[in-house]
Parts: sequence; structure tokens; C-alpha cells
Amino acid sequence: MWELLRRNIGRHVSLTNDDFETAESLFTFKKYRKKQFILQEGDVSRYESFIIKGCTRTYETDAGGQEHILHFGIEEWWVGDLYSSLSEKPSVYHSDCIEACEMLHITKEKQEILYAKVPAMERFFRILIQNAFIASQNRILTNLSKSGKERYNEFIAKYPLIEQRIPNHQIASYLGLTPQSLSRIRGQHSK
Amino acid sequence: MWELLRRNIGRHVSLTNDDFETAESLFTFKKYRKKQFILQEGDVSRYESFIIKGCTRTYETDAGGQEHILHFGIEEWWVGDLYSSLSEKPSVYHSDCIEACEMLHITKEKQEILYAKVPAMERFFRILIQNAFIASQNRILTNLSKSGKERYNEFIAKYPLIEQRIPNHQIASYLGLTPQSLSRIRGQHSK
DNA sequence: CGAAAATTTGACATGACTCAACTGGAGTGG
DNA sequence: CCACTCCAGTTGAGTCATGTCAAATTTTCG
Repeated sequence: MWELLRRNIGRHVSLTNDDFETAESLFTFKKYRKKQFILQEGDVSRYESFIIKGCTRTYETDAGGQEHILHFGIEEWWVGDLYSSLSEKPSVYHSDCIEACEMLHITKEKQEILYAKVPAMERFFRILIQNAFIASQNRILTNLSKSGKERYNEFIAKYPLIEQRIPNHQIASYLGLTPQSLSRIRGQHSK
Repeated sequence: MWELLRRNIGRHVSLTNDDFETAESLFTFKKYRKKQFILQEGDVSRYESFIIKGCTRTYETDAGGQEHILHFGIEEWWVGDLYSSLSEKPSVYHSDCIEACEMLHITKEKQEILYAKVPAMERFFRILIQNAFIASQNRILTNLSKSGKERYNEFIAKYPLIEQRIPNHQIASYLGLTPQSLSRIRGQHSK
């Protein structure tokens, strides 16, 4: 478990053993059941979570009750609602577990402590957000310029691991399609 | 000019006068003509830019030659291609000036120097990216769930200043619409 | 003024949505 | 272990938003 976190952090910054131990002391481990909420709309997000095991989704429920999936998470990904935890305002998102999950949490307060003790961790989180931001920009461009079929093909090429673990109607939601449309796309696809 | 930058930085972190002076010494001022490129596809982005005056766009040209606008920039916004400058790989974007611009640049190297001398600036740039990321997530959700008409109304409500300065076909591109469709939407709109 | 660019308008095509019905598998309880 | 329900996935028919192609009109700017 800690190895996963160390490897993930070590990918972007180099820390001493002491630094790692400081970091580890500030995280807490938590298990979730399938379908359990990590964050519910209206709650203020209090931590960032690192997925040790399992699979999550983060989504918004719109005025018409439709769910729109913002992103999925699997092992070694980070989940959180930056907007809510930074602004301390209620989140507009839900996050829940598609599979049973094991996570490491760090609260905002402990993150500040961590930055003070291990300044490189501020850099680490900056890099995480940068990467998330870059990915998010790419997704915007894909949504602007590609058809449903192209977006689906891109998705399965990019996230083959996710595609196998997640029901199609949720992939449809992520891609901005109805389940019916995705089903038809998948139908043609096998030509 | 420096006041604008100071105010922008001061919005997120508090610096001493010395810190500001250190920061200022690492930026360089540059003027651009209308239509001039700030960054061209294929070039490696070498700096982040702060807009003192003017208006920019950042866009991708797809396989079919179509342009898709990722974002606009006006006074007191930051422009750059994080992916390219961090990875040192050629950018896939173009950035150019819709109006004549005045900018303050900071190169990646000087940014590192700045972080070392004024650690709060690392925090400042992290916050900038966080905010950009949050905005980008919201845009994804809008693109997933809203019609062209709704996206347009949201755009003019959110960026009234931009809407007046930018040709409609570029707004269409930003919204993921053809200029024709946007024109029709605007037609109905005046009911 | 004149050329180029931007915007609008019309006719038509199409991708994706909606509503609805049907299939098949997973889980549940008697 | 079967009957029942629930949910995901598929399929069909009709509709609508938006795209495409083409042309006319207006605006911008050298």
C-alpha cells in the first residue's frame, strides 16, 4: 500500500526516506464498499484521495436528473474535488465507488502541514494538477472536434483497463452520449 | 504595468516588496501586433505570459484544417502551453493575438529561479493552475450536458467583456459550433 | 474604393436524442 | 432451485439539433 504511494510520488519528485515517512504519517487509510459515496453533492470536500484498489466515478446530476460523469478513477489515481476543498464550499459533484475501494486520504489541513515539512510535496501536488489540467484540456478539444464514434474509439484506446471494468452506460455518460447511441456505435464498430 | 502583475499575484499570495522586485526582475516585457503568433504549433513553448493589454486565442488545427479554440485571454489572464513547456515537446497548439497585445513573459528557467528565491510563487502558480483546472472541468460538464444555445447564453453571461471583442465565428469555435449554427442561435435569441 | 473576411440565410443531410419495447443476465427470496 | 424483479444492453421508429454546401449580404480595413 505505501509502496504504491511512494512510487506515485517518486514519479514526480524525489524524497528522502524521512520525507516519505512524514508524508505517510499524514495520510489515513479507508475502505469503501461498492456504491459507497466518497463525496456527496452538498458536502464540503475535506480531502484528496489516492486509490490503492478499486474504481471510482465523479459525476454531476443535472437539473433533469441526468448524470454526467466527469472522470473515472482506478488504482494509483487521485480523486478529489479541488474546487470544493479549496473554496470550502459545498461540492456540486458526487464521487462514488464502482467497485469496492481502498484509499489513502489526506485532509486539506494535513496537506498544509505536509507542505511546510516537505516543501517538495507542494511541487508534487502542483505537478498532479498540471497533468490533470493538461488532460482536461485535451478532453475539451476532443469534445469540440470529434464525433461520438471517434470519442469512443479514443476512449478505449486510451483507457483499455477502465473500459473493461465499467458498465457501458457510464462510459456513454463520460463521452456525452446516451446509452442507446453508444450501443449503436459499438454495434457498427465490429465491422 | 507592474501594478497589474502585482495585483494579480497579490490576489493569491502575499509578497513583500522585495519579493515583488525579485519577481519583476525575472519577467520581460513584449509587444505583439494583431495576428502575431505567441506560440506556433511545432514550437516548444518557452514561457508563460501575463496579458497587460490585448486579447489572445489558443487553438488547435485539426486534420481537416478546422480550428478549435481552447481558450481566449484578455487583460490580467495568463497564457501558455503547460504541456509543451513542461515536457519540452513541440506544442500542438497555436496562440495568437486577436488584438495588439502587451505581455509580460517568464521563461521556465526563470520560473525555477523565482521558486527558489520566492517560494510563495510556487504556490501562486499552483493556485493559478488549480483555478484553470476547475474552470476546465466546468467547461467539460457544460459541453457534455448543454445545447449550443445554452452554451452560448452561458458564455455571454460569463464573459461579457470577451464577447464584445471577439468575432462570432471564433466564439462559435470555442463553443463547438459552426459559425452558421451560432448565427441562427443568435437570430432566435432576440425574441 | 475595393478586396477579403465575417455574417447571415436557405435547402438539405445526418448524427444523436427520445420514447418505447424487448432481451438477457444477476441477484433475491420463497 | 425456480420464479421474480431489476438493470444493463439492444433495437426500432420518429424527431430535432446541428452540420454541410452554397450563395447573398454586410462589415472591415488596407
